Amino acid sequence: MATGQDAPAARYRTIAADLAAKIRSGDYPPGGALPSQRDLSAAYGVTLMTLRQALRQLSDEGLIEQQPGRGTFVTPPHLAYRLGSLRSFADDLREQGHEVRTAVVGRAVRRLPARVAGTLRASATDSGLRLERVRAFAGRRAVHQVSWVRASHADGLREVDFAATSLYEALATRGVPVARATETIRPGILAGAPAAHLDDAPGAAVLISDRTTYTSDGIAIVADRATILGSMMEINTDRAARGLSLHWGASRDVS
Amino acid sequence: MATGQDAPAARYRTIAADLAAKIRSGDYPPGGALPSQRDLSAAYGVTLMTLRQALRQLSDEGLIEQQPGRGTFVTPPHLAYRLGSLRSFADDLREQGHEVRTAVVGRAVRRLPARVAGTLRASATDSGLRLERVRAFAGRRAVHQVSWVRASHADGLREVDFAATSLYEALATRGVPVARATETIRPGILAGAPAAHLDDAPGAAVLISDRTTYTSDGIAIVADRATILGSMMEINTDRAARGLSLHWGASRDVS
DNA sequence: CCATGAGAGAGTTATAGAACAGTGGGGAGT
DNA sequence: ACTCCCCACTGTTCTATAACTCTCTCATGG
Repeated sequence: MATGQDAPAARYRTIAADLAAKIRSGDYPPGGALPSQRDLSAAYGVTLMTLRQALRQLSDEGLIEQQPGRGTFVTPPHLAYRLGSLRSFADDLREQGHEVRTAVVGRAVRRLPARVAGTLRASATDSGLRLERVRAFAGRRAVHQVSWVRASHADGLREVDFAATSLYEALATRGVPVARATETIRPGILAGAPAAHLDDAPGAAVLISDRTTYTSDGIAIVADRATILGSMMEINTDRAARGLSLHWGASRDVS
Repeated sequence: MATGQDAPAARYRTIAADLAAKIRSGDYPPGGALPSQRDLSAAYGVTLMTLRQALRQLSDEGLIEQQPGRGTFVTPPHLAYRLGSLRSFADDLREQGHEVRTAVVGRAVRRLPARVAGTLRASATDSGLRLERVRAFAGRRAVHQVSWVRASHADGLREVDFAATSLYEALATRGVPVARATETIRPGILAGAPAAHLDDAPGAAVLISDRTTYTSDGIAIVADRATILGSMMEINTDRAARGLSLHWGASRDVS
């Protein structure tokens, strides 16, 4: 029984794995160009067709981008994160042409609440950056959001103007790109602190989104709770046999 | 200026388009096998490699499945729809091990309400099948759902036991596979007819899901409105730079 | 009667060579 | 000094051929 699945055999897979390793290790820096297909095929001692099959795999995985007549480039992480589905309410709405204004109503370094410490897998005695923001569009304050950033990564954020810069963007700029997020959304009733910051009556229907964001190392770095006015925003999904898209949309009147 | 983008040129694209047309037209029936790669390459007068590139494209689009040593098969619609993301609450929950019971509390052919007629792009004087169901799990009635099926496709559904069969499944069995759905979800307050069928107090937080389902021809065939208890269900998403998954989950206690 | 195994037929991976198409820089002409 | 065009370089598509692996069937042998 020496068949083993650990023998990928296929030449192009070996090459793809090798190139992927070099990309991740920084041998081929983000945004930089790879050697030409002909050079690479010569270097690996394979045919152009074989090498192209390796590149195809990397392209499918989103590690590289091929441009006819120009070359093959390592996908810059930032670009991927922006174009990918890891985006915020604000990004979604801006894309739809709404002007979203962000106001920072709270910003402090504090002891982590128990719930947050749990999701960040941090000690209950640790502290973190607490960021409280309100998003407004179409002239109404529609989203109230409290974000906790792990202390170890919050240092570099002291100077950031969060009214103009998204949290993800600020983290990425400081060398901590976010890679993954999990989010749960449930309905709720507007009350308490969020009610004071949003333009709707207490008791109104809201969506409550709890999100945990992870770095590529799998470390939870941000814990979010957003309260979203149901009269202002809704969730839209398109489902097909293949593929799924989800985005936030401004509510249309529901008569 | 005869450059024109309408001349794809690439041989394999032409072949892929031709094969796709034959699949959709039924020349190659769902689940059936295509001729072998060697036969096809001979028939189209191209190399095996070129033909494989055409097949690769169809495979990427999910139209065919290739099995080493066996052959190339037209993806059976049912399989694709079950494995794809076009699934219902019940499917999601069942996969997580919950037992979901469905009760049919209403079933009649009626004149379409104006709102439904609009989404189905039907005349306001048309009628349709109105199906009212209640989903229960963990011993509580958690989802109230009203579905309207376009009259032209509702005839064959007379004998179906919807307590045991999903609507999508019943339609697919009768030759009307669903291909796509759009859904908007917003928060609400439990009241009215749904309140009478669900195990929570009026005024509780709920999610309201409006969904329109389309056939592969792009015809809207089902309009759904589901009222979902927030205390019982939540929406979970996983977002990564590449890829997105969304599913319904049973709520865990939120302390 | 059942098990083993040879072989046909399917998809997969590779070779070597040629020609096509998009991009951008640098030299020739104005 | 500026513009235009050619040419080198890149990724893309295709031909023609060979050998490989996987799956299933069917015949042979115990």
